[in-house]
Amino acid sequence: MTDESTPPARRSTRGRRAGVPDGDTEQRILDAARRVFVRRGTGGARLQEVADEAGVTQALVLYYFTSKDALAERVFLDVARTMMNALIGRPTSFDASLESLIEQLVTAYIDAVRHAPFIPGYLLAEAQQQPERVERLVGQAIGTMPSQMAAMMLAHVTREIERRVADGTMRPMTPRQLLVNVMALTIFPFVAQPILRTVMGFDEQRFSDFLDERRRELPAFIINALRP
Amino acid sequence: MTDESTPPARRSTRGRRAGVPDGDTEQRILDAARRVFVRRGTGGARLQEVADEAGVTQALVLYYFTSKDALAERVFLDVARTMMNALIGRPTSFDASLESLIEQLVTAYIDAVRHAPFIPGYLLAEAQQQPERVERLVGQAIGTMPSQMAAMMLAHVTREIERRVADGTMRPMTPRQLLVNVMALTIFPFVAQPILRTVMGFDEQRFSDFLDERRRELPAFIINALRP
DNA sequence: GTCTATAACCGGATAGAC
DNA sequence: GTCTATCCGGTTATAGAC
Repeated sequence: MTDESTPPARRSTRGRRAGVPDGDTEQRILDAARRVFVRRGTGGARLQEVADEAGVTQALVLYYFTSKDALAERVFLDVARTMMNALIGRPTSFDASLESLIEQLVTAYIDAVRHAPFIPGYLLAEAQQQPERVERLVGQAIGTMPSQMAAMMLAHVTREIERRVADGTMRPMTPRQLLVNVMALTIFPFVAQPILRTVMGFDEQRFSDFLDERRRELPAFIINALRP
Repeated sequence: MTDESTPPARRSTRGRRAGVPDGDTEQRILDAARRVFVRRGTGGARLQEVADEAGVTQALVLYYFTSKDALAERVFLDVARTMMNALIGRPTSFDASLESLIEQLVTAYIDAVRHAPFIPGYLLAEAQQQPERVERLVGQAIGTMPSQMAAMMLAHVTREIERRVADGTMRPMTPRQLLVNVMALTIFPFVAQPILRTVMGFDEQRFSDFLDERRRELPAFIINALRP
């Protein structure tokens, strides 16, 4: 998070926080862009705000990334990839039992977004308004490591389900529906956070408690639903 | 939907589709605004597009609604209220058994948004970026009929849960978590539609089949998860 | 590479005629 | 009530100095 609540005030000359290198300029701009785009949405993001947060001028942002649209694309791909890795990049996740797999997915996801709660909403909104970005993302991902792991995981889940349905220890359900259910139950509270908090009258702390409770109980809820 | 794919071309004078009254102008503008705001998001919406779709000039849009922000607020409240009514406005819904209540909620919701799939995403994104709008909405709703029905429903669900937990026919679960689960499972597929479709490689028809399957199986999934 | 200055472009808002 | 014309502000994008 790097306390970058830098006020609009321009800084004397190059380098914020004199002497702290803090990565090369391009990276600093990209980091700032990620924060700004995620919190404002692509449409609401302003290059000036990105520049301020990176400690450079707005012109320099375009020097490195040529156009707002190009920067938006870059940020989207970056954020989406980071998220994917956080979810399926963990080593142990894809040869475990169905139960522990579900538990791992749920807890990994909640932990990943808990302190960056705008990310799911950003990704979903962006996907809604720029579906081609999703297609490019998926297209590029094909064959890469995370994508192969996801495919293996899906295959594993499918086998597990078939086995259990066959021996009568699970209700019939397609892997697709199960995975969408898992995603829905974990992701939705973040996307709906502002509405839920208002309707329930929760402050940040109580909502956080609510998420803790969920993190604890969700795996059991799901696994329970699978019994025949 | 009213085939309003009107091209930017200006029409001769007043009234599109000569002779068709089609409701008064203000209403036509509001309808157009609802479509445009929902599909583009508030930030991405352009008054010119609203005007084109309503068959009037951009100036007239502002004549009726004074500012884009005012129009945005009006549209948000409108859409949110419509959605609420579709969900909890049905007469039978709040004295039924827990099972049939869940089934009614799920199917009513899926049927309501099925042919306007951008609505959930619009509402959630808007709530994220303008939380005060949600607060005003909730504030205004207090005491109204739909809000009273919602309160009754919540009370009913709470009683039902307590009864069942007490006699051992249900796992302990707070009504809050249950309701969030129901919402998550029904709403999420719509919000995530572009991503899901791309990742699964579904065209519109197959996605529609996927939703049918969900509509059929989701109630059982949820009810099943409640068993002790 | 980085800045300052400014052009070019929208989009929302206003004025005023009909 | 409705239109045309125009203003004004903000935002992206470019030119050019250092």
